[in-house]
Amino acid sequence: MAPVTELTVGQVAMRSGVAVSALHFYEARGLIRSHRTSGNQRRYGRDVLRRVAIIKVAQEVGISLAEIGEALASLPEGRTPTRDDWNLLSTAWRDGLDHKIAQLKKLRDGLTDCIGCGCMSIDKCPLRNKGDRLAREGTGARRLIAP
Amino acid sequence: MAPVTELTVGQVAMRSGVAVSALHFYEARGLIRSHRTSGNQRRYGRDVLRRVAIIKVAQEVGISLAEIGEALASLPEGRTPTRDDWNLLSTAWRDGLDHKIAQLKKLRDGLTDCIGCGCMSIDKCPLRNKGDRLAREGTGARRLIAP
DNA sequence: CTACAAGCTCAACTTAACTTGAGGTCAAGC
DNA sequence: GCTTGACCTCAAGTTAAGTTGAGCTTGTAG
Repeated sequence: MAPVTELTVGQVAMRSGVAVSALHFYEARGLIRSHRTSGNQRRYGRDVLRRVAIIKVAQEVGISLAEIGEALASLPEGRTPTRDDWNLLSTAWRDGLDHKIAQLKKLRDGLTDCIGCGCMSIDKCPLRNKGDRLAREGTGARRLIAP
Repeated sequence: MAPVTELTVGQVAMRSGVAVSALHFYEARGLIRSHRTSGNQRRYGRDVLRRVAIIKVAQEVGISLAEIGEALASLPEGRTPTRDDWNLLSTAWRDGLDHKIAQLKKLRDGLTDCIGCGCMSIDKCPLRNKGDRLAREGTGARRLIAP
């Protein structure tokens, strides 16, 4: 029982849960690849499901297609990714992911702390002083020239 | 020494780190509010800095302006938010934030695990079977009718 | 062999979130 | 009193990520 190696767009769409138009789009952007039948129809290798899965998860957490594309570019064409391939992709993202996780926690815990501290003492709020650096220099008039 | 209560757009822009045009935009979308001077210029209360800070952090983690707007709508106009106000906003977001954090970790740890397991045994990869539910029913031909 | 579901291409439309530009007003320093 | 920098409004442009539609081809089931 040989495995089915080739998938049509429709099959990939169904399995991955993304629209056919989106798959066309990803292909145009170089995120996935296909070869064509004699009748000019797309056929995908099974590795495309992996790629699409990664695209979806990455997108859900706010990584742009451009970034995803760059990362996926490090994966070999056609061949099933090896340990080293994943290693590359992973380390390329780890820092960004860690940063995002930290941001998310800051927001969640920031709000938590705001509740905890009642936010009457605004200075203790962890959400404070994000891009409001000048405010720390005191209240009142201040320079209008950028630092 | 009475505190400076009113801020111009330029001042808010400088302190919050967002462009003046973005502030206009947020105001048009109802995320922030201002009143006008006799000369039709915007003046903001200090609470606007809090709001913009929240907008920025929330956006950075992928929350849309629409959602942010909804959440901010629960904050009282003009008045400094009380503990209860923050409580509402926070609980409204907590679940979504927790979910996103989980997603992010899944991606980060998924990749880590892929390295750990070498991804040769594709079935063990935590990234697998995300929207590829059908694949678990076996390899090969399957129904073309949606579940 | 013929119907009709799937595919194909390409152009145009959509939404979000802003930015840019044109054309005109306000206010503080010299 | 005039110049200059900050503001104002409104319309149009921009980028990302797709979707929709028109018009035409493929391929499979009856």
